[in-house]
Amino acid sequence: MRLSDTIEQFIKTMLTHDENEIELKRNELAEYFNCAPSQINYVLATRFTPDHGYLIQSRRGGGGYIRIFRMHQDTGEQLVYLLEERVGDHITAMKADHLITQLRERKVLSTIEAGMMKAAIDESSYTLPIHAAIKDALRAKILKAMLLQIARKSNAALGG
Amino acid sequence: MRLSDTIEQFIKTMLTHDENEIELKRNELAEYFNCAPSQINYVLATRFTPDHGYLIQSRRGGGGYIRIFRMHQDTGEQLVYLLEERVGDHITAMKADHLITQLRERKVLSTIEAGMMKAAIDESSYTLPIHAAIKDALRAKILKAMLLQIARKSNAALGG
DNA sequence: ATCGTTGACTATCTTTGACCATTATAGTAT
DNA sequence: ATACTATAATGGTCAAAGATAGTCAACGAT
Repeated sequence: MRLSDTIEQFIKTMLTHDENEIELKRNELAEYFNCAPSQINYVLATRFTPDHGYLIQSRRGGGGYIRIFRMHQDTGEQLVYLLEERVGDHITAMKADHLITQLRERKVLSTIEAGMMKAAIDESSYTLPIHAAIKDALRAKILKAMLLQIARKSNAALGG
Repeated sequence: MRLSDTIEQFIKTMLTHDENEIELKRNELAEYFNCAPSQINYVLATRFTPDHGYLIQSRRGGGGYIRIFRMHQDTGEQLVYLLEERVGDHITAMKADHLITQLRERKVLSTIEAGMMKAAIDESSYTLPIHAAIKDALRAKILKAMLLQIARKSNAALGG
């Protein structure tokens, strides 16, 4: 098992148990996992970015800390907002993947739905002679169309 | 017996014994068979494609892996038929729409899943400067990838 | 011809360590 | 007390090294 995954899980468990916000000491955590302190930064930089739905605040010096906030859960209406802010006219496979993972973790999508969406945006489906910018534009359109579909169904279910 | 056939059999045996999903290390396998690591890629590319009813996920770097997913036997056969005969390398939005409707009627897909798939293949998402043939190729790839996901996750009986 | 095999080169992901930046606190001079 | 300084206590950055997997073109085998 990768150390970074272990640390990621550890942090996510803390966030689940406690609240939407945790504070930790970089050096303590590094010592706990017996690794270089910068490993903690690596995990944060690769798995707790805004794209993943997290915010980080930190402070150096005596009494320093790292705070991790999980961004607020998106409601159905915010989903539409998401479409413009997070997807827009172009989106890379990686960013789309992060967004879908986030929606899955927040139970906006079922496992199957998330899997389907990831399949639909995965770069391996786009190995065709198309310029990268066009691919990203296409991905954005398809992703939005699918999300809109989800939003409609959700609303329909709520509305009766 | 050709090495590639031996490796193919080895992997299929693993999939039979264990589960419908295995994880392996490219370099370990290559060493076990005393061959070039890229030989493993060759086997995967020629015998474990989506058209054969398999899904591959992989990751590079430390702790990297190759995961292979296989459909249930029955599901797999029907899926291969669907992927090859009904989808193929190119599919128009209209034909794809018909296929999805059929799968929905046979309850292979839920309403939401069918809606998502239709959204993902609808022509309105493809209004970009891409040649029609490329669009149909792309649609085929995306549709296949989504169908494989459905088959993998739900073990749904795909009608034939 | 087509399929199989290899190896050189490339791409990606992880882990570490040296060096940098910031903040708090204790010590010292006035 | 106040100002200044030194030191300790943190966290941040970045580049290098390590660990995997992917690609592709050339060569070999059937």
